[in-house]
Amino acid sequence: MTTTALKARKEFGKTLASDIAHRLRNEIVTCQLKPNESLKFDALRLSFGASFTTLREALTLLVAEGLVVAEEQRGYKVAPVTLEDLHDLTHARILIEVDLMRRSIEKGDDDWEIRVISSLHRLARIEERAPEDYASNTEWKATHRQFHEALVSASGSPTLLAVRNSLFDRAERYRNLSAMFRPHPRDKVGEHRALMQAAIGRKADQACDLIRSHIQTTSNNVAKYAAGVISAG
Amino acid sequence: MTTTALKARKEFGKTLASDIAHRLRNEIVTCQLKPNESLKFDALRLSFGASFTTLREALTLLVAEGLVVAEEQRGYKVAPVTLEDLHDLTHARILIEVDLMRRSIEKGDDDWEIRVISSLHRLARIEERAPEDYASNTEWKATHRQFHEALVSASGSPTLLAVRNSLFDRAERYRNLSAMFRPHPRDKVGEHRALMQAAIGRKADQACDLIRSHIQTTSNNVAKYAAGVISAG
DNA sequence: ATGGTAGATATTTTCGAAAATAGTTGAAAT
DNA sequence: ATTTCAACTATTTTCGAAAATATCTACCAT
Repeated sequence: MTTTALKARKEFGKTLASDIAHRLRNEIVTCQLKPNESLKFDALRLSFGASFTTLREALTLLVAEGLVVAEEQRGYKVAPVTLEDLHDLTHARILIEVDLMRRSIEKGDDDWEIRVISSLHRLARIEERAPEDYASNTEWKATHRQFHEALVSASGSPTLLAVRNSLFDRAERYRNLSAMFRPHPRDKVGEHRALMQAAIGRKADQACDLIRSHIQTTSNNVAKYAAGVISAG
Repeated sequence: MTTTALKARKEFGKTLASDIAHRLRNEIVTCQLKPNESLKFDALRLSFGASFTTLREALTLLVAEGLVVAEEQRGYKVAPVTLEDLHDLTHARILIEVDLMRRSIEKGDDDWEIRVISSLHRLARIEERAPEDYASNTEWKATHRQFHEALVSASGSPTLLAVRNSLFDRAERYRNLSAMFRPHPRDKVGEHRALMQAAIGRKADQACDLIRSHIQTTSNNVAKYAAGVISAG
């Protein structure tokens, strides 16, 4: 009853499988589990303390999100990273995020404005406290995610929002990868503030242009700094 | 050794779970399994002849595709159909399909043209043979799917194509639902032919307009004829 | 040496039982 | 009649063993 190290423990989701999916997702996005790394059941069982079938269910979830690939009868592995995939991903993100942004600006109410403003404020504070390496800060990453989520949260499109979330995770993995090699993070606080102002000011065209170039330049930076570790595709 | 009725049999995918997902998907899309119907494991085990965990994996897959919803600790059920969901779905489909169409027209090579032309030809032949009720014809449905898939198949975007496929399934369920109540299917052969001609003729703007209105009017028809069986949302 | 095959090993996939959780029924108390 | 709570039933969720499949190794034939 006292051994908790190997025993699976629920923290997040209600079921063990969704909880393990959550933890696995995190390890993949942060590249603790490296691209192409094969996910053997014995090893996973050891580190997550769950049984074959529970792990299998968690992996199935991540396959659907594009973070894991299944080679039938030959197991699972962490999805590879390639330049081609990065381009594909970036294109899809821009298409969807721009649409969500425009409709969020149309429909956003007072609560939406508050969510956007307060998450940006929190983000700025974190950057003030640790101006050097905020991009590798776990708290910054979570808040950064919340800010972008807040921007599109009034769009009223559950389907596209769900897709957007998967794509955001996949993109964050690439960002983390490039952060390992990039000397210093570029100053993003300005971009985020401009985004907030355009959104709250209901300047839809401007906000869409900003989000488009925000995603595009981030992707370009990843391609530049992570080129070494990304396979040719 | 001779009893095959209850024994699970692989037909499609390599693993039993993906095969069962395929069969379940089909039953949901064709509304043999009705919206909101609860998917109890005992019943599924009986009709699919697989064990709890295998079924669970298949269901997890379908949850990711939006055809099944999971209520944690309280089982699975067929995703509900609502007017709100139909609108959301239609919006997402137009956004994605238009983008894929434009890029397919840009990049499409000779093989692409052949795929588009031959699938349209097959579709027209089926409609000739059974002009009355082709829309409830299984072969027509499969060919119709292939035609639309062919149109966007040269886009070179695995991510958006995967999303498109899920959305197509979800939309087909609504189409099947409305077909139960619609007196006679409207004549679609003209629309499909125009779509083909615009695509092959590399008239991108025109093709995008056509696909947009094709999806939109289909959705409007569904809303009109299936309003009775679709919950208010 | 090379290519192929049989046996042995490693790994994934599937199963049905056991544990955990939700839902239901019915008796006792107010 | 209504509420409460406890025992019971129904159902989902998790487990580890067993079956199926792939991979590796050693040996033989060419």
